[in-house]
Amino acid sequence: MKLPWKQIISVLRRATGATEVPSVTKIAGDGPDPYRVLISTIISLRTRDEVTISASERLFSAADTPSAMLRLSSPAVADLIYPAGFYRTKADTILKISGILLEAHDGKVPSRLTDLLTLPGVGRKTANLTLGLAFGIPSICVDTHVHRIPNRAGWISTSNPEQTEDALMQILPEEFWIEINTLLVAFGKDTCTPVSPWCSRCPISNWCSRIGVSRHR
DNA sequence: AAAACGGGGGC
DNA sequence: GCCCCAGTTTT
Repeated sequence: MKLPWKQIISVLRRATGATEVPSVTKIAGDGPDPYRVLISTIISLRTRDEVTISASERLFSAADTPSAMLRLSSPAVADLIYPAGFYRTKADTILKISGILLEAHDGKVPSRLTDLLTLPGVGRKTANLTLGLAFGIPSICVDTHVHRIPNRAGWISTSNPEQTEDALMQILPEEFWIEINTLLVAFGKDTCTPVSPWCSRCPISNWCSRIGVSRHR
C-alpha cells in the first residue's frame, strides 16, 4: 500500500492538536533538557499525561539535576510524584538513575541507545523516546497505540513491538519517526481507541482497512 | 467488579 | 516465555 505520509501526518497534527513537541518535552522549558525528558518519561509509565506533567513539575521544582535529586530521600521523591502510578518504585528508579548518571556519565544523560538501555527502569520504549525528544535522534518509540493503530489500519502486520519498530522504519519516512509516537498516542486516546474506536469521526479513515475491528462507532 | 493503562524486571 | 508489581480511571 502506498501511503501519503505527509498528508496523513498533517491531518493527525490538526486532529490531535499536537503541534510538534509532546507534553513531556514542554516541561523542559525552552530547550529539551535530556535529564528532565528522561525522568518525566519514567514518571509517565502507566500514568496519564496530566498527572505526569503535574508530577514532573513538582519534582523538578525541588530538584532538576542528578546531584540535586540525590539530596532527596526516596520517600520525598515518592511524595513529590504522587499520584503517579507505581510512585514508590519510580522514586527508587529515579534516584538510581541519577546516581549512575553522576558516577558513570559525567552527570549527563547518554545519547546512545545501548548506554540508555543499561539504566534501571529504562527499556526500549523509554530509551527510544528519550533519544528522539532529548537529542532529536530519529528513533521510533513503540507503545500500545503505536503498535495497535498501524496494524488496525492495515499499514503493517506485526505481532510484537520490536517487529512494529522495524516495520514502521521501513514504511515511514525518517522525518516523522520522532513525532509519530506523540501523534498516535493522542489519536489513540480520543479516536482510535482500543475497543470500539470512533471510526465515524476518524480523519484518516481513507487510509484505513479496519482490519480486526468488528465493532466501531 | 473488571479491564485498561505512554512498561519493565526477575526468573 | 511467564509472573509480578500495585494507582487510578474507564467500562
